[in-house]
Amino acid sequence: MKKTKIKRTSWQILNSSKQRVTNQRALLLDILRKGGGHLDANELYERARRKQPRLSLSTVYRNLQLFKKLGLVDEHHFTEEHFHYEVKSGGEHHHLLCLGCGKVIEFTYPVGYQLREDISRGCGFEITGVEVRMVGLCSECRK
Amino acid sequence: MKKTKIKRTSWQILNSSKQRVTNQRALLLDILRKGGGHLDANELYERARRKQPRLSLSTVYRNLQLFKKLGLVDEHHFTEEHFHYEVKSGGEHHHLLCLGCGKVIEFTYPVGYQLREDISRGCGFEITGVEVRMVGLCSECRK
DNA sequence: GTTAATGCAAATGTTTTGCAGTATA
DNA sequence: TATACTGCAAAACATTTGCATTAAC
Repeated sequence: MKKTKIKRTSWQILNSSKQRVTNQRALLLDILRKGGGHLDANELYERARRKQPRLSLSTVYRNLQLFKKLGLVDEHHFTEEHFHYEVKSGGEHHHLLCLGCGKVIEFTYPVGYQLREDISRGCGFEITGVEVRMVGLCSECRK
Repeated sequence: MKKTKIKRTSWQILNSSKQRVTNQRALLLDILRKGGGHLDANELYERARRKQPRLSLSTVYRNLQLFKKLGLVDEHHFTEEHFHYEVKSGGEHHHLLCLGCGKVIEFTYPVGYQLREDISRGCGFEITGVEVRMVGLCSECRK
């Protein structure tokens, strides 16, 4: 079985946590990576089935949970409908959702640190994550 | 039927949009208002049934959708489990979620405007909403 | 009296779980 | 070979919908 499809780092993470590197996992991670980051479970399933028609939806869900647990992907809830998953990209980034077409754009903005400081001091919280979400209309949908 | 339980503004909004002011709607809005803002559909249902045991869950869902449409409540997805609803409080405010106990704290922070400007210019988006979400551990859960 | 809103039950859609068979290490 | 992972089917769960009845206007 080919293992080249799954990046070394992911492979290492799976391996070092005693998780087996299966065909299905390699494929799912590959699709998530290529998918631009914002796929829901069903979309991931559809795409994966084009390559592995026997793959089941439960496998998709089980592995998304595993990837989440291992920190390989992040889960977002932009709309009321579905969860979206994206491969983690290290740096803190935020999201911009177009209400017209549903497109999600990532952006970085150095707001985290100052905000962290202020809020942390104000509420006694230990802050572990910050995310800014904005919604609006993209240039195309404004027409 | 008593209508005093439902604030004048909400009553006006319902009335002016040709929606009937029912017992159930008055009760639901009342509970949402008292609930500190962060209730999910089922919690709202449970509390409402203490006062109106015959009230049905579909009524809760139907009215939450109506309230959303009229702009009376906001919907948030903090965790993977449920949606949370809160009555709108006019001013832009953000949320802080404790990963230990699930507590949600609101805070205001003047980050919106500058961020709006910068991002709007950068992506050509027309920004209609901004929300900052932070997760962490509250002072009690840190012990 | 009209018509919108409700309660109930059934339908939908997504996510989870049990289990026997399969593939990885 | 041992056991973790998979596929399948069924279960669980939240949310929505159809329809006859009830209540607001």
